[in-house]
Amino acid sequence: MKVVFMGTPDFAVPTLNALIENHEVMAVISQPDKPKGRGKHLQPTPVKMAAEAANIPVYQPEKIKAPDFIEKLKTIEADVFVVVAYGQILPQAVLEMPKYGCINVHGSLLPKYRGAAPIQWSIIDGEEMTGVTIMYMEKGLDTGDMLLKKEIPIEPDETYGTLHDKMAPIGAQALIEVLDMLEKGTVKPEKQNDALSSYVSVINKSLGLIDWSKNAQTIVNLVRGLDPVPGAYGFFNGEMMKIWSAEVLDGYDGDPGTVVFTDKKKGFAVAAGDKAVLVKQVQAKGGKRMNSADYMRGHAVNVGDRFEKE
RNA sequence: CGCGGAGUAGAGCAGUCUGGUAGCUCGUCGGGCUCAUAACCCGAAGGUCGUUGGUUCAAAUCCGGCCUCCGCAA
Repeated sequence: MKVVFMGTPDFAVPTLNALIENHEVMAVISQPDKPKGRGKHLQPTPVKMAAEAANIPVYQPEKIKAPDFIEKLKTIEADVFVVVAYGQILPQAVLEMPKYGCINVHGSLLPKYRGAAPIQWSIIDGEEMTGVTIMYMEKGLDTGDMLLKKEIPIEPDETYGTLHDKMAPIGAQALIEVLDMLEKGTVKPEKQNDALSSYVSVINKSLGLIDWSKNAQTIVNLVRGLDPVPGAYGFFNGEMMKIWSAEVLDGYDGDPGTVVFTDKKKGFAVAAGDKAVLVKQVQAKGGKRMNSADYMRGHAVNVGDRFEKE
């Protein structure tokens, strides 16, 4: 099929590559390059880099709903638009354009976790099962009819990073299957049950501030869901400390936020609302991510030290 | 040129302001103690102090360039 692909971050790249292998990708649309990192240098999006590597024309409209860009899209005469984490809302004129419609790859088992950050939230919420859903796009946010679902279990030590990397290729494969079904006319669109739906918000950094009065498992889930970006954190001895890896430690409790256990090999543990959180990997101001045991060789961490909220 | 922090033994850090060739904790290796040990005691190895110029009798330490890493902000 003749495909126009719309996507921006790493998550979309495996799908793009699968399309390049199996179909005819006419054009790729990605968000404009933006100044990123310390320098303020323009950084191409991962999708753009993948497209250029395959010599596919890339368009990066500031607003995809701009009339002249919509005209441009029409001239490509694609059979289907595939959208994976593009970052802009498609106007009705675009949704109606291709004959097979607009197909989206979403990182959850819809109708749960509609919205921008389903992978992170499914971990933060402590879910044990998630998946990808391939669906038709319509006006509403992630409300279109579902075409195919693939379930993926969430392991107890799963992080956003590991789940993301696991999910992206599965989504790519599922999408190829769906395009195949579309061509053969064997798709069976399934309506979403709005009564069971839930929406999740965008992840922002302040979400990572740990509330130690929460249950230990809740805190561990937050740490997992925000690894490797943007990270859960607290303030330890007046400085921000990110916590990259943690697990529930039974048998200890105390005033939430207080260090209740130290071990030169295992690291240290902090009391939560119930039980304690064994902190396994940290990152102090100006430093790199490291095992908490390594951190403790150069910095004193004593029982009774406290994490604060600011 | 967005703001700021950092690069010192395998790891994490101190020492830099007040120049005189380096120290702590842990790890490693050897020995000892012990029923035993991840515990304890004794000893040892291991660093051209990111790189490159400069100042100086002398630079980890002062000054300039470069490389790399990190936090914030986007």
